[in-house]
Amino acid sequence: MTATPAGGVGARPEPPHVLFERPLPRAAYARPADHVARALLGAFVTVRDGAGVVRAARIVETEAYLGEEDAACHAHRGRTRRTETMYGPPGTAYAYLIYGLHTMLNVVTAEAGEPHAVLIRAVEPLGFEARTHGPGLTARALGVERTDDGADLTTGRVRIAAGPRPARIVRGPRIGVDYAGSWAEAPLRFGVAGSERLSRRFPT
DNA sequence: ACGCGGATGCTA
DNA sequence: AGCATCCGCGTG
Repeated sequence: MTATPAGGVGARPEPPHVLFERPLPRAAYARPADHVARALLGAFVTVRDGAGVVRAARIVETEAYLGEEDAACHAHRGRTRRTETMYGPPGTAYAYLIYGLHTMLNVVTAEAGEPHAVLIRAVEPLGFEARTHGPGLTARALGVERTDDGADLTTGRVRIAAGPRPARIVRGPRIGVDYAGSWAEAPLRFGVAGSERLSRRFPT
């Protein structure tokens, strides 16, 4: 294990295929979603395509969904066909289609049976050009599709590797969950301060 | 069966 | 502010 950080200011990030071979252990996901959402900022999402080419991007914006209690969480109404994935083990991908056209990439967190998830809302592409300033754009840029739903993030074609911790993190209410009553205002959206890819400005 | 609306993004 | 576009989920 080298002491060189996998990215960050003044450091050259490891190539995507190297990051791909260093997935976070399952234990990294076995915590409440708000903890994981914060910890994933600065980490690298890696996706291997059919040809074996790996694409990597730095996570700069996330949102936490805190299980059945959380009125904004899909699992608020309990276990259904769609939310079944969220009840799986931590470190599972939760991918679904929204508004008929956008795929959302989430990671299941907390212990199995507790439907917590972290939505990857924005990333900074490493070594390729793409618009990634929102969850739909991010999944598209990475090549994540609904068929990735339920995949294991520690062994599958979609993985996350540790990255340098951001210097400063900002937080605020989640986007698009105004229907969730008091949960709509909960500061469960996290961002890397100053990133150009944030999907929206954070409250000052 | 049927109808509604959503963890978005683009255009006006 | 409005719309595309489709599937999951609640209701009948």
